Amino acid sequence: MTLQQEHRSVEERREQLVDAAIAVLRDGGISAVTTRAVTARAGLPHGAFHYCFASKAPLFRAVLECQLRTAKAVAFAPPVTRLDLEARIASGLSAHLAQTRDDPATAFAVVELVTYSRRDPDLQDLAAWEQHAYLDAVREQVDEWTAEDGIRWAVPVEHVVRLLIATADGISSTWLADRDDRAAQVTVRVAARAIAALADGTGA
Amino acid sequence: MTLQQEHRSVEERREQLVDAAIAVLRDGGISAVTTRAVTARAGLPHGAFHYCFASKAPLFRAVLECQLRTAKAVAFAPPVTRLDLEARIASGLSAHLAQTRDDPATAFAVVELVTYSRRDPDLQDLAAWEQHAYLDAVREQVDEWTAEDGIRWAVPVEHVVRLLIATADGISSTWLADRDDRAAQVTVRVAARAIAALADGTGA
DNA sequence: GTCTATAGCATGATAGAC
DNA sequence: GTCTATCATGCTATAGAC
Repeated sequence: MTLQQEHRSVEERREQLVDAAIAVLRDGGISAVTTRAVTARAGLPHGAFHYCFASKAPLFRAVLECQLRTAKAVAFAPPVTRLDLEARIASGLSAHLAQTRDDPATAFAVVELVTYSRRDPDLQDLAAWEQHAYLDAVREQVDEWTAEDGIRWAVPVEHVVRLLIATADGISSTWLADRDDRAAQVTVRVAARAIAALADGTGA
Repeated sequence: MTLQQEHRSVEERREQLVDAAIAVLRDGGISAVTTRAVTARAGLPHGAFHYCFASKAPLFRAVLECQLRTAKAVAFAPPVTRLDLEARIASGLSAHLAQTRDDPATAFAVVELVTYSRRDPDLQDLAAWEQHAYLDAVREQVDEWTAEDGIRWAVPVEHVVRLLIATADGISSTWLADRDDRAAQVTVRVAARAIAALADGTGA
């Protein structure tokens, strides 16, 4: 009497395993993500793993794709109402920080996974692709501000975008380490002030 | 006939193992750092491990202490000759970046280890301590500039320091991901310009 | 597709001769 | 202190019944 599991499409099973993998990753870190732990968390027998994924690498790939898509879509998003440049930048940096602060466990887990993926030859392309996509997304946002408010940057927009990303990453990762809300908040404001000063002043 | 190893003090053995652990970590990442790999790399039998370290945690602690001490001592160091504020900041950011660029493998390995240490209850204090020590070191540097050049910041020095660290971290970690020298260089200059604008202008 | 069982190997840690 | 041998465990992946 072997109490068969209900039949599901492979695609559905995969999602189930990806969700379970994220949960395991959040709770125990990258080293806790074993095929056994993932299947157990998903409520599936261990054997289920290998007819959904050929090995661990495709699973990690699926997890990263899923996380990076959803996570990065939100960042720097809110063009909300009309704001001056400094407030716009602060709001963008805050949005990025908020993503980390709202769910630190997941944010940290993603950092772990990205770090891991840089070691795995099968996953290296993902991290690179993600970075490129992110750069494009932020540039698009900044271009929007620039056009909308008639801002003239004293340096090429590309440079502003890179600085914004580096700053946002630095602030979020610092917060992830010290969990100091007020310090992060202050850094956001100071950074926004500094970066806004790179514009010629027409829009501010 | 068991070809005994020469006798060494435990302290010496420990150093030997720490060095080997760093080498293994650089080459293969955190998951490659096993007691066996470390002892093999050190040219010691596996059994040697456990009369030098009670378990893996003390080894990792020793490695982190060693790395963070040497690595962080250099950062933001060169007060060199008289420079204007913007050049000072650029030089500080460059020094931080150079550390990563001169030995990316080690820099990345340290990132991996710090990330790992945040999961291990036995090592969490280390990461926190390191961050605090780093903040103090940078503040000391900035205080020096400030006094020497008679700079008046438009915001508290503490905030400038935090922004500097977040920015330096962001720039280095971006470079670590894309290895784009020119982009990083440019970001350093742009960041320096932006941050220098936070001073009231007396020193520039 | 689904599941059990197991092969085959690597791990951290220890026991105990020297 | 030093080293060999081994234990107990956990891992990925696969074989094969259903």
